Amino acid sequence: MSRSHPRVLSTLERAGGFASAQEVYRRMQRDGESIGLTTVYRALQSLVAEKVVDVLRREDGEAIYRLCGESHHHHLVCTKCGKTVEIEGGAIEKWAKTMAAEHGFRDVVHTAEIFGLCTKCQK
Amino acid sequence: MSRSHPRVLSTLERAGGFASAQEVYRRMQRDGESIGLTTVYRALQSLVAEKVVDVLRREDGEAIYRLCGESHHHHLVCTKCGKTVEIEGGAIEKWAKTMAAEHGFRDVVHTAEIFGLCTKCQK
DNA sequence: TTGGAAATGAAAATCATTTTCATTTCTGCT
DNA sequence: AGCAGAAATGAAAATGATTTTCATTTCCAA
Ligand SMILES: [Zn+2]
Ligand SMILES: [Zn+2]
Ligand SMILES: [Zn+2]
Ligand SMILES: [Zn+2]
Repeated sequence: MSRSHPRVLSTLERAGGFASAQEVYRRMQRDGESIGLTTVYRALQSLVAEKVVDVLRREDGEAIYRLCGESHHHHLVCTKCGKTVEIEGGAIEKWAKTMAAEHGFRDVVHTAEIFGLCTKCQK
Repeated sequence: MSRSHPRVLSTLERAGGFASAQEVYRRMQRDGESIGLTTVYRALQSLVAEKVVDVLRREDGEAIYRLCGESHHHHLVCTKCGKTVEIEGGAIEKWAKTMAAEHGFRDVVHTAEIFGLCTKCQK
């Protein structure tokens, strides 16, 4: 429904890295921008739908957003510190295609993410 | 802290694959087991702490649990009729392992699902 | 200008999860 | 057995993110 919301987008950009809807909202308030929390949520949803931003989950389940390149990719996420690495998914792309074909599915999309402990967080 | 709760554990086992706390609770109710939702949450927390189960997040943020070491599979889901096919994930397992190693991540788990239109639902 | 569509946001509703706290069950000891 | 303190339990309330509702405002094309 809604269009890419320029103020929310630029706030997310300015934040650098990941930010939750609540954080984007707080930041906009702090910067004196007038906006409602509902609108922030809606704007982020739209941006995700438009594939302008990525959405992931913190360990506590809160959704976090970040500007994302247009290329399709997957993530390797540290479950402790949240460090995220964009990884190459050639094998996945192939796997998805093969599996879909094997079972006669068409117009497929897929999700794939890896979670674990990054180098620093392994004790 | 609580000990590994045998009834919750066996329920999760019986569920096969991932299940949320709410689902484990509902299943136990359905099966006539007397238990409180709070206890289910606490039991799952303990099991996670003891590394007996893995915890991940669904797309909507709900936490889902799975017995560690339990063989898992992936799904090919029809977005129209809901038909679901369990698929072989060999390529994914390998990919996840490789990517994790490449970036120094340890104790990794992963999610991967394919969505599309099944044979019947393609017009 | 104007009427309907889209956007907005405050307030209420949802819903998973956590916290509180009173009660029950368990455990070790005499 | 009887008892005290510790641990477990679960109903109810609290929390907190996210969604929904809905009345109001802003847009925009005709
Ligand atoms: Zn880390
Ligand atoms: Zn991919
Ligand atoms: Zn179908
Ligand atoms: Zn797998």
